Amino acid sequence: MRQVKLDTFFKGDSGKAEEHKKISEARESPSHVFKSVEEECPDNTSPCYLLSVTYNGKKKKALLKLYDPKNHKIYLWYDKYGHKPYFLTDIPPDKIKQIEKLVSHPSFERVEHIVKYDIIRDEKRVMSKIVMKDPQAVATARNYVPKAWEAKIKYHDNYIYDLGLIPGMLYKIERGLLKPVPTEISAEARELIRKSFKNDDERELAEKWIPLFETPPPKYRRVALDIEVYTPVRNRIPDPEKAREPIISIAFAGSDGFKKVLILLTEDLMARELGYSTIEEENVILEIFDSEKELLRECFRIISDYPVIVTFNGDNFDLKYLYNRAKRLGFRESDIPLNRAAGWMRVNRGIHIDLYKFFENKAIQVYAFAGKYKEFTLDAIASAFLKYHKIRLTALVSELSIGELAAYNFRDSKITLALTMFDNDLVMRLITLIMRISRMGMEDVVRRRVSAWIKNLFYWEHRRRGYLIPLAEEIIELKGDTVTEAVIKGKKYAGAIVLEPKPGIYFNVVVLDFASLYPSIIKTWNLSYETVNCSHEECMSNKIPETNHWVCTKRKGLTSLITGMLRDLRVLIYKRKAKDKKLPEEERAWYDVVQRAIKVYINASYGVFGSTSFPLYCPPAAESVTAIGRHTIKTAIKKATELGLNVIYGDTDSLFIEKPESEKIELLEKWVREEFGLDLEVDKEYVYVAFSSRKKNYLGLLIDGRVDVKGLVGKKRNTPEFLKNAFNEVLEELKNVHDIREFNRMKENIKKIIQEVYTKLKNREYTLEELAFRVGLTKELAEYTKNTPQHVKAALLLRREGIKIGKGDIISYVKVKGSTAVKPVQLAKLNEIDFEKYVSHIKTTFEQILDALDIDFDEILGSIRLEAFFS
DNA sequence: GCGGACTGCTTACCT
DNA sequence: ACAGGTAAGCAGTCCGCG
Repeated sequence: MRQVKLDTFFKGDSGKAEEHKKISEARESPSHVFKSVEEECPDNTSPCYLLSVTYNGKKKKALLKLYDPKNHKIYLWYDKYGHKPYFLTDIPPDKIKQIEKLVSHPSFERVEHIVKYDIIRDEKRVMSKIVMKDPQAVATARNYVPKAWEAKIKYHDNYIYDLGLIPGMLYKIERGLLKPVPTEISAEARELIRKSFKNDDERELAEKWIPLFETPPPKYRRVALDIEVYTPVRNRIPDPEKAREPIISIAFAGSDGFKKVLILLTEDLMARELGYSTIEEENVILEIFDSEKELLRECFRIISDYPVIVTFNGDNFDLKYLYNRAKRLGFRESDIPLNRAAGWMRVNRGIHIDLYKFFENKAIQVYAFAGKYKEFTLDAIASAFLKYHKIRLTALVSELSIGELAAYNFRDSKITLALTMFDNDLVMRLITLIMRISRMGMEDVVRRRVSAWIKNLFYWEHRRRGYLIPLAEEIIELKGDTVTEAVIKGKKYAGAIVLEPKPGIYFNVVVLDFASLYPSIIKTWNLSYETVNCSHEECMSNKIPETNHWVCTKRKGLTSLITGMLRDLRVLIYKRKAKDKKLPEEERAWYDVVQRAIKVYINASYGVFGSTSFPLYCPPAAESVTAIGRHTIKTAIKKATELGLNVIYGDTDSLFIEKPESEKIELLEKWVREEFGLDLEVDKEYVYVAFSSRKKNYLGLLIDGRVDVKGLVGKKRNTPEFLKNAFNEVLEELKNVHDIREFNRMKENIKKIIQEVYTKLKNREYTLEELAFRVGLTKELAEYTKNTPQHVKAALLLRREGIKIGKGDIISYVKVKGSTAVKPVQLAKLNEIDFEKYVSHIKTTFEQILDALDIDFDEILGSIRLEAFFS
């Protein structure tokens, strides 16, 4: 490699010599020598966190990655128990011996007797356990028997279940064997459990779970990585499969303060100014290469040095590109510390977290982060949580100077790292907790959806208890179908109730809601896939309201037990601890993450049973939850009315009550607790609420002065900016209203705001950007076969310009006159705008508020149009 | 040949 | 691939109309 003289590439001289030295030191330091040899876990190590379990095809063994929090290294441990892949079938072992294809299969090892408990039939079953030598053979051999159970579970998951492992928890190696490190439960916690869980089963389970929430998480030593690829033409995204163009820059940001950008010195770069000040401020080390191979080698050395690698879309771009580019440049497989897994990129020794996959997860977005970000781009997510964003480029990356390129590239890696660090490592803590709850390795947790998390916990618990994991078709066959009709065409069963709001302004309104309604129903009604429509004659009279389903009276349902226990831990212990001012700030923050992680889990526990893709799919169970929900809220409304409370609106689990008397509220809460075993609590208090006649559509002023807006067009992501801005101005006005008199004054101001929008629109004072609708593509362009929505039309026009458009992209378009009706912002001109169309959008946006205030939109415009007429 | 009534599709929201 | 319910806008179709 040619050592490039750095000085010649930097503006000015001050301090550069020192940096040069640092770089050389880093290169020669022995601790940074790339080791391809796998290091096995030494005996008697200090406690290590179990991060992942995979299957090693070469050794034909399970491989565990353990993270030592003291020296921040990953140790590898291979199975020492001789655990083998297997599946179950219901024919006896002697009959198995007669299946020639099976017993003569080269991978066939043996067949064993095994007794399992069949949870849906409530009976013991003798099964044959067919043990094979490698996991792939299971996929073949399962077809040789009439019916196979537990035959589609991934080997590494089976290993976790059979050993009862909990990823994210502490283990050590003693005499070569893996041993869990117990976490002490404090006497105080034990007492709390004793008080909170009267039922033995639940208490026993809760005691097993408490350590998962009390064991502190490690500080993961990690590095974020981002690459830039040479792009000759604008709008052409480099193809990571082909990896044709050179990688010109790779940036790293480490949790240990490591900041480095590796740059490939191209002729273009040499010809340009250096522009290097941004990087200087950040104290980033620049390393310049004249050979791309050398650059990749250095990159791989850094990757190998960290236990955890963080990327944003690394599965589909950065790491894939690196891997394929290295192969293209002639690297041997053994010199690349990466390998391709199905649909993702793995780091050989460490763990690769792709944050894009994590943040894209709906359950994370909605429940863990309360919908704080709405688009899944690095920039959008960063601006929801951080104070800085991506550097805006006006040129192509290939046209930048060294300094600009390094600064741009480094910022992305810095943001990526910061997304794992904000709020005290919130994201890493959430990941760790979800690993523990779902018994899933880190790589899987960040890539799989909530249904996979729940499935994994359920399977683990079935295995622990010796329950047979049923086949999906058995559940359907035994439990039957749904009996209710959905309101929405194409849905499988009826959902929740939404009350019809009466338009108007209501002062002094309290919102009561059922705390975690569905999880609570699952708990108190003993709902689970095995208990709904159970096999006992004597349970059939224990009916579920609004259906003809019944629920078991003899056995506790597994879902009911687990969901109920988690719900109780969250409500009775962790929500309280998260708010307990007596605890140190740091501890409170941890418990807040705990209660959020549990929330993600229990909130999805109803939905999965109504999802065909869930392996324990049980429509009657899902339907029973919503049926009981409807019954509960209906009965509660009736009771509230009897008590003299005025219920003005409600949705699923909430009751909006006008001018409530606190004694009556208390009576209602008490009644609900006694009648249903549910907690009704005050969720929100409004100075006033404004309803139009639309459901899921209202606005109100909370007593703490915040304006609460639900469902209105003005706050939708795709609404044009000029409307959103005007809408926000109206909201500002509404903040000043506290009684009916102030309201009337405010009406005039609101009218003025709307008139101004109209005038500005007419005078073409808004930019195209402000007028643009921003609508997302939920699928690839070719998949819109039934019709062509406007954003797709605009996208097609963009594609014609050579711009690559795909699923997940957000299309900005404006409405124009003529038959095309829409144009992407990039191609439109201001004078093409369809004025009338935009006026009707002003109308719908503000009518949602005006209806409540009893103002007529056309009247507002009427006066201004009249003015225009006379002037 | 055209416009209104209608259904269906699509997106973004609420719980 | 957790669920169903609602609002809004547009695409496409059907039907009536001498």
